[in-house]
Amino acid sequence: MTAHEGEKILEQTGAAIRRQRLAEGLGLKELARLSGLSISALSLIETGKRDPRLSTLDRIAKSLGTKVSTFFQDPAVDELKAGSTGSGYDLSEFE
Amino acid sequence: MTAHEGEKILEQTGAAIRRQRLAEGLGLKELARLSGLSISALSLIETGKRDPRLSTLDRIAKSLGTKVSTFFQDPAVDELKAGSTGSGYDLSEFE
DNA sequence: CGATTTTTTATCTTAAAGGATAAATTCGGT
DNA sequence: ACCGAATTTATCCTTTAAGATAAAAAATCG
Repeated sequence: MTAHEGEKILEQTGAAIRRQRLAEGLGLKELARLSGLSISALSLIETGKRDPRLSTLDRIAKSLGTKVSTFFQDPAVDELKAGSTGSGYDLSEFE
Repeated sequence: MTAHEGEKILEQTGAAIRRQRLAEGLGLKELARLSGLSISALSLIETGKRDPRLSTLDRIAKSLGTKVSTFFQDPAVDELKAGSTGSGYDLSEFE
């Protein structure tokens, strides 16, 4: 990461990971044990201060019993979950 | 990545990136110019031989006019879209 | 086929991820 | 406020992502 790039996505993804972890009532220590990552690495990732590798995100996701995709808040998924309108989901357009 | 971990997700994500790039009729050269990544880095990522950072995935996604989440084909979403039985995936973990 | 273009692979260098550890800070509970 | 637990931050070390470049291999086209 070169100073400012990817800032938002690091923070957003870190926050999503933290939400999921807390939702499962886990501490960093437990997640560290489950994922094999260090507590400090997890802390940095969750606070958006580190730029994790894809395999790292995958290890975290698997440890939390979820998939990497859930860390990227996808409005379409929320709509689907809510059993929404049912009308066409246009997944080909983004913002 | 330590030998075998995250193997599948690297290949799957790389393939998704390649699909999206080709769908837009771009070559590695063009995507390299758009994203600021080198052609070799993109080739390695698309063929699942490199473990990209989150910010790298984000740069690629933005260059392709999409979001990182689209690189993770979410079976749950596909099933929901198709209105399937949902056999196999537990969506309650997303509530 | 031969020539051009695209993609892959290799090598080298720099910067950053991630582990280990410890210290500092913050948060809860009593 | 105190104490203990959880989290953050810092330092040191090893590994690896990513840039640059070149060369090899594949695909595309005449």
